[in-house]
Amino acid sequence: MPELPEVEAVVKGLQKNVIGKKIVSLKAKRPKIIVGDAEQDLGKIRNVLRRGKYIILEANAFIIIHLRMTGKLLLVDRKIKERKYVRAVFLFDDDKKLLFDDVRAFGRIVIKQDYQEYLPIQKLGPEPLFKNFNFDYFAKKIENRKAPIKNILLDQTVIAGLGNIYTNEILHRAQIDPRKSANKLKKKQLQTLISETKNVMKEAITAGGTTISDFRDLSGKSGGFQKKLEVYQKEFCVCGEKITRIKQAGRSTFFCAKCQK
DNA sequence: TTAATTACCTGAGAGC
DNA sequence: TGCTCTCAGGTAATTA
Repeated sequence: MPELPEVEAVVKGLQKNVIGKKIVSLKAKRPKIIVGDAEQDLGKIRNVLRRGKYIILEANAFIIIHLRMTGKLLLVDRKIKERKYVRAVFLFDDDKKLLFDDVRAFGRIVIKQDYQEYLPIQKLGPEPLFKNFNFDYFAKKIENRKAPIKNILLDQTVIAGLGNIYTNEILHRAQIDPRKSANKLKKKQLQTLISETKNVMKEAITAGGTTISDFRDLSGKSGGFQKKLEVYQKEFCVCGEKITRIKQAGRSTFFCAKCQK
């Protein structure tokens, strides 16, 4: 499931391989996958950006892609036969095509004249690795939030790009109980949480993301961060304690009741 | 305003 | 073998 580091790996691949290519056509293979006018002359891809978990292709219009759960972008030869989970196809003016492959069909492609007019992007919080994600910002943002800190970290309007895997890992490294109300965190815990968020993101980006079952980069390669996971889908903590598994915000939370307070 | 729940999706695996 | 049920989770919409 692509979170910020996985999306970053895809964006780097796109920057290297599709900038300068002209989009001849963009076709959806099933309804509702593409939102906006895909019939217009999209022209050449001038740049590829990332904001949170959104991939943004800058051409004559902005093509905003969200991979959601199982989405993948694969750059292949035009003659390659597409498997049944390909939901949309970008044809280029050379011998390549870009496949939007998504088993669960949750992913979306949105076309806008300006990506900044797209409301979900407007509402995104700061990037975790930017300077504006800092103690002052975060403390103010959560001062009245009673929801569990895990849920707050998943809130894209508070911080952009975190998903279930990394929030589990970040809270374990920061030794914070995921059930703890956000406004009950002590100053020191908040500082640790911010620095571990940045550390985990940096390490995961360097490793090319995390592959649990689906994630692949542009060339179909897996990430490497899954080897560094300490709690997500684990039986035991490094301290020897059995990992506790609960449900929060409809998702599985893994934590060590001994290390995380 | 905030928090919690549900719909959207389909493959994998468990249980019968 | 084949059926049903549950689970995986990011986001938007809905409800409390």
